[in-house]
Amino acid sequence: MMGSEMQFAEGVDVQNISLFQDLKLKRRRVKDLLASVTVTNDIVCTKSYSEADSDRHSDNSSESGESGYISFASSSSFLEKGRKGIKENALIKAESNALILPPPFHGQIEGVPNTMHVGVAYLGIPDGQSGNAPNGIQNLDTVKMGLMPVVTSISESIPMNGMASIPLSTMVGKMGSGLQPVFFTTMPSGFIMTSSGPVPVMKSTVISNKDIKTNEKTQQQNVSTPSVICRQDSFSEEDQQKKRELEADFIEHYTNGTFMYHGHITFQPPISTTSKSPMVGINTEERCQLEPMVCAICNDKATGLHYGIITCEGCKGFFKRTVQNKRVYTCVGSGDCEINKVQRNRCQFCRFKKCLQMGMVLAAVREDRMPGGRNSGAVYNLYKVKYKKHKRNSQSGKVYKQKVARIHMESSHQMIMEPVSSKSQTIASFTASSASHVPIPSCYSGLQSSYSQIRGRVEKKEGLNNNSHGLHDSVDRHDKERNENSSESGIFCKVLRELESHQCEVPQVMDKVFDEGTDTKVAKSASNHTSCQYVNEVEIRDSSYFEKFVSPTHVCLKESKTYSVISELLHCDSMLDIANLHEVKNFIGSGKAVTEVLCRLGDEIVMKLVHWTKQLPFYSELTTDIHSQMLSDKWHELLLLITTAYKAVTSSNDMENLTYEELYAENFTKLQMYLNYMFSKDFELEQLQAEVGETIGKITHVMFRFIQMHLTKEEFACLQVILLLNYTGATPNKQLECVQDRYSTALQDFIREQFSAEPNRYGELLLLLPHIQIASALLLQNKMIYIPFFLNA
DNA sequence: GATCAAGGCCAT
DNA sequence: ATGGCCTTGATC
Repeated sequence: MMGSEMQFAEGVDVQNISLFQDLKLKRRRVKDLLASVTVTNDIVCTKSYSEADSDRHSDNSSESGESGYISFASSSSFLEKGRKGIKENALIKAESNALILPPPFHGQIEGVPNTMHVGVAYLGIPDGQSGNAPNGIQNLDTVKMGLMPVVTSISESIPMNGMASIPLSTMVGKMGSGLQPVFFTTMPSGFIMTSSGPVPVMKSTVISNKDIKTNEKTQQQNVSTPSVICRQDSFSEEDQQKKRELEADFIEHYTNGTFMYHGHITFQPPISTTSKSPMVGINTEERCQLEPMVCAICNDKATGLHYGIITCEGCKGFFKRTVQNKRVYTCVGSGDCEINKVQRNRCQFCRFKKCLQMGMVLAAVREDRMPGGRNSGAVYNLYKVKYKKHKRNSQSGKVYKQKVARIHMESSHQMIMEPVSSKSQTIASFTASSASHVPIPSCYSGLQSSYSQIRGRVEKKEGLNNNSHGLHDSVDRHDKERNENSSESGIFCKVLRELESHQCEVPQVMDKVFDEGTDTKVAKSASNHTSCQYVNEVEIRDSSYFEKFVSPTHVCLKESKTYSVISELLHCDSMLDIANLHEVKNFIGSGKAVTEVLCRLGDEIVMKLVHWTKQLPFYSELTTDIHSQMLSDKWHELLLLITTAYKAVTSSNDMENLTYEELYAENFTKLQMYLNYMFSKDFELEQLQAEVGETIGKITHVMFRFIQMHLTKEEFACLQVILLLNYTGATPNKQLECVQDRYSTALQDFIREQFSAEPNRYGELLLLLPHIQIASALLLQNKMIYIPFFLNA
């Protein structure tokens, strides 16, 4: 059982990476976090997610608590369980200064081979032992190669051909000059998987080296990344080379043992009907209706989409088990075994290879083993695997349906996800490419139409009619595209509709709200306002909306002091921390993979949001369920609110003269710089403009308005809560409504007091929230949610 | 409530 | 280890 602690200072527990990687946070996961995070003054600690998860799942047979997790961290164990007498979980850990053996030693040992060597081989003879081979070292005929087995823990099970077992620790320090250690295991039938190269050519073997990594230590020792040595049978060297090139990416994934997904080649999946189907002249759709689904891997009867493609139950289970248990297979043939229904179990290596080639998505196998639900499209989009939804025809109550799924890949032979170093990386290969056709959540539609009317009035007054950057254009477009009978349950909708329907300004003549005598700047001008005048106004209007969201006399607030409500919020852990992620700068240039960096940043943000949520004054007033629902729905909106508000809240007045264009340019340049860093590529201005220009425009618009309006930290604190509480998914909940009222009223009262010259301010601030919602929805759906990280940096 | 795609169970 | 069937839970 792993129990690593989460420490904010050090980023996020790797076990939690999936939280952000999934992009759409799962409520239950957030709920777990909410339950596990304890807030004590400044210290936040939690159970590791894996532990929390284990508590929930009864099948806890996983090795070291790792099974089922695609960990971004490399494991210190290098030999996992084999079978038939090989001790499970035979971990051989190097001592502190010892060599850490890389992945091949993660490999599952298939059967007990007649001769099997697991060990360290090196060229030459260890220092001080020249000419006098020590026990356990063999000299091979073809090369001067010593073998030093290190698998003492399984030596009983494996005939070592006379080699003595020598603990790894004895090897350490013996890697003197001139030695070129290679780590390998030999597999049955002449196959060797090795972690390093160059490797001397052994009898009947051909060595494939790839990707010489330039780790200082390994470079010194001339050790490179995992390689696969395949037996050469009837293949020419040229054929082998071709084959290796084709499979390079697969092998990269396959042998690196940590199961960190680097990418793979996907072929255009076969349209199962094309070669065999007699249905000439039948259009695709009809054909789809008539033919049974077949497994893209083995042609067996498919049961639906599994991990991104149509497969049978067998291949689904096989893929799941392989990924969950981090199995590594070898092929006793030449790595191109045919996979069909009859033969699929003959070669796991080739079966799994085909799974990857056909586009099965590793990330769709959940690290947390959470059952149920569906993976968000993000999981698949991340790997650019697209598929059309296929409607199934029900037949005799059976699951098996009569439609061939069409799996749509971006293109054949496409790198699904490339290593950081790849120069061919585009933003869109990590993000999604198209910003168009972004469905805006239905809950926005009501407020869109209402606020667009108010907008004209507001903009006319404020001279803000800059629609050259697409925000208003798109808003108007969305207005047209959407029908009117949409959800109107959002707090914005209610307030805005009320404002509209009454053609009113936010009441201006309000008396002072705050008690006198308090020592704050705000409270100094406060009074014992009970707002009789206002109450009357509300009563006359007889509006339930207004009563609920605008009236300061709502039962929850009747006797409270507005400022104390806001003050409580200000005492929460400042969310602005998120806007200033020191981690961004630390990670950039750290050599870590882009995905890892972004996931860590994302997880850090998620955890800060969880932390913040738990500190909220009303946390105990609502159930954890509601909190987790709100947080999983709103986290990306909160992130963008923080990003857009940061400058306004923290900067002095010297920002005042900043024009929209200057702010846009600043954001754009910053983003370009970080993207160049992160993706090790110089993005062209035009490319960036095309891909993120509109989005940056939207973000800049809100940022610009906040700066112009001199958004205060009090308002910001309220907006955060209002945004969070603008959760429309729950069934009507009086407690939730009560809390919603409290903070919308508090903000309104605060503004009335502090900005009496700006009667529209409250409405204007609320009007910016839909913009944030739309922009963050765009970011999320286009897989660009990391953009705020950079704008904050 | 139905659907669908995850994970789990367990006979083989 | 496999794969058919079941349960689960997010989404439609």
